[in-house]
Amino acid sequence: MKDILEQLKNKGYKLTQPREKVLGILLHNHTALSVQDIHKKIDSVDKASVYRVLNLFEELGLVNIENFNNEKLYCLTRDPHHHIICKKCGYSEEVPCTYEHHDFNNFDNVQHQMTLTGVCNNCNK
Amino acid sequence: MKDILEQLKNKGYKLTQPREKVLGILLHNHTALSVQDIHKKIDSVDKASVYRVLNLFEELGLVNIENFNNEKLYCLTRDPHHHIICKKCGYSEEVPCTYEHHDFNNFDNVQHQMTLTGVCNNCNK
DNA sequence: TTTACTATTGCAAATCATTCGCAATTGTGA
DNA sequence: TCACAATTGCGAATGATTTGCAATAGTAAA
Ligand SMILES: [Mn+2]
Ligand SMILES: [Mn+2]
Ligand SMILES: [Zn+2]
Ligand SMILES: [Zn+2]
Repeated sequence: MKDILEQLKNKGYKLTQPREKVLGILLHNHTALSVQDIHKKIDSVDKASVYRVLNLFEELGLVNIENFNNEKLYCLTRDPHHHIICKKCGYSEEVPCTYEHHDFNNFDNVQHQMTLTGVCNNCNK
Repeated sequence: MKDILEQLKNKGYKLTQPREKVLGILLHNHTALSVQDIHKKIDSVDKASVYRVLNLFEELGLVNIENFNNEKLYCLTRDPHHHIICKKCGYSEEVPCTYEHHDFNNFDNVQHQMTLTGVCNNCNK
């Protein structure tokens, strides 16, 4: 927590309520959270600000993003990992990243985002 | 082409103009196309119908989907592959899929979707 | 071929996620 | 404490995707 807040400050960003609160939620959750999920947990912060904070975190490489059902899901970048999401109920778990980057012809600065989907055993009757 | 059309018919789906035209475009393109991309190439078909056709193709497992800039990109499922997309200009290339599925704890019917992003050498000055 | 029936389409309106403009507020360093 | 720029909240705009419904077009049987 302090780590990342220091990091923000050193780069010239202010330490604001929205930034601290969103960060707090990401720290206490290892699941993939949508903007709406995050916003529900802090109605003191406007949804537009949640978007702005997450966009900043993305620029700074603090979060990784996955897509599911036409919305972005956010999770702090700790050890490289992805998520497996139940397509019936939305339940998600972390999955360590095993992807090894090749040398891509003519592309620089390559990143990847992966989402696994399936049916959790709860939803499997 | 005939292959897939037969397949549709055998499952009880009608062989309609929108379905044939969208399929035609997907067959002639190995890049990842958005609904808007596809729609531009066939203004004789309403955009809502393009969405419906692609949703059907998705259900039937005919296409794989990636996300980029808040929109879905579609490509026919031929050999398993993904795309690497230039985040500056949108140019994309195919990349063979090398991902090996593990055994996921409690999940069945696991699928994955991956998108690579980077900067193409054209955009690299 | 023609008919009859239903799936599918086009169109316009509705949804839903995400972004934006702008005036009011807040964090920071002096 | 002050001054000023960065950031927020709010409401409106945007853009992708979905939906309701009446009109249309495949299909299979007559
Ligand atoms: Mn996680
Ligand atoms: Mn392709
Ligand atoms: Zn489930
Ligand atoms: Zn490029």
